[in-house]
Amino acid sequence: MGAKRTRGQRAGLSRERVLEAALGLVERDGLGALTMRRLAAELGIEAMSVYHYVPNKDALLDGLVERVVERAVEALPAGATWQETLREYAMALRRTLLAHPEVVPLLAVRPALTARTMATVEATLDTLREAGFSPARGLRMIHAITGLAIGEAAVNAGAGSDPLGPNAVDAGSFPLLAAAVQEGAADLNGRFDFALSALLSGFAGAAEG
Amino acid sequence: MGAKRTRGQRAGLSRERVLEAALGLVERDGLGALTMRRLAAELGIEAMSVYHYVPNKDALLDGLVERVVERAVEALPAGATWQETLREYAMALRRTLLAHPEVVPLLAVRPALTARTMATVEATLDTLREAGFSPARGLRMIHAITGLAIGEAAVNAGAGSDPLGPNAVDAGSFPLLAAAVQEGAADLNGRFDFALSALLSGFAGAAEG
DNA sequence: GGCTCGATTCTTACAATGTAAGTTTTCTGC
DNA sequence: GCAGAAAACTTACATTGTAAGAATCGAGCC
Repeated sequence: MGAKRTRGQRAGLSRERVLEAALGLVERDGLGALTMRRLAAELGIEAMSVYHYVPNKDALLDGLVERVVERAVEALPAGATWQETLREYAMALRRTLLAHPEVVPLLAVRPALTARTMATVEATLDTLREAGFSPARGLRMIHAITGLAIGEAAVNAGAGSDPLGPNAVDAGSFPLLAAAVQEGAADLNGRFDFALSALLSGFAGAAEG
Repeated sequence: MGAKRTRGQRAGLSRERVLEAALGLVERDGLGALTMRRLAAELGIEAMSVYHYVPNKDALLDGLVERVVERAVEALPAGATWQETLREYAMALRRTLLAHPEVVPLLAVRPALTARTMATVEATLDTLREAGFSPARGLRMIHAITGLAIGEAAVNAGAGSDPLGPNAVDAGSFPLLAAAVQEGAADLNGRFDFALSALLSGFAGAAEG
């Protein structure tokens, strides 16, 4: 909500602030609420003025993805061991996606590999090389971890972040599933930890790729 | 494109055929081409008539996801070993999602756990129990594999199924990444195989969950 | 001061979309 | 032949993205 201005008066905007407002709008009211008119209102301008900062709505969505993913991945310190480095990367990525569940469906449509994320990949590859992994092997490890984090975030976002509650499963029809859920196996954090640990220990032991 | 009829004449439709036509339209012309009017035209009826088979567009999209996922997961034979069972499940899921890349972004917004998919989960849990895994442990394994498959499919869909071609990376700025790509580490199938194998071998060795 | 020019903002307009409301036709069972 | 449900249609409207162009402002130069 910008201050009142008369026609033509500057609102002091920038692409950055437009993206920021868009992200805020999406977080508050959902992806469906992101319309050019509403976004403009949020910024205190008219709909068409948004087009001075963004060529069209698709580019706006691209900008959202870029902003979220880059923020997730930038400035990751190399951990003490390669396991810690990868674990930190995975958790940071998932944490960010869970904090912005609305952009996850966008991710599945836009490539997220920008120059800045490439830099992080390169740095991580270096850490892995020092641990004795070839670049090819390292890249596959990073791919696997990235896929896991994104998939887990997608499933969470799809489940509305409130997955199988203890009594959501009919114990008569699906006894094993019900028992597993009762034991807390569907807990979001726990199950991601489990998957991540399994993948990391699999990296250590798997055949050379 | 149904045959020409006069007003009120039956077109012989059903929810099934509507979903089928919608899926065909999406595959052919993309998600953006799926409008009620175009879908209706495809079926040889008027837009509003579609609402006799589907309450609204959101339900239509739900139906697409349901249809694709159920088809992916139904009737999976239990493999000889639990590894084979899980691998088959993962590959079937990914294969289907790659065949229908347009529904992947939808997946990230709608829960895909219907009664029919629950039955598959239950059956897989049974296979895993025979191999000595508790239901809780088994469910986590299934979750991990599902997340990996969906994530990998999402990344592929995002990259437009044509990921890092050999010369897409600047070898000057990112030498390790470029070398890895040159060696074929970005190959889609190879990298999924790698991740899947790592995860499976991690399941065998990881601490009890 | 006044003038010009580019940057920013606004106004108006339009085609496309989802769908509400109500109408007409056809088919089925009596 | 008739009643009523089922299936299709017509019309209408609010909302959306965005094209085209006009209006206003601020800065630099005279």
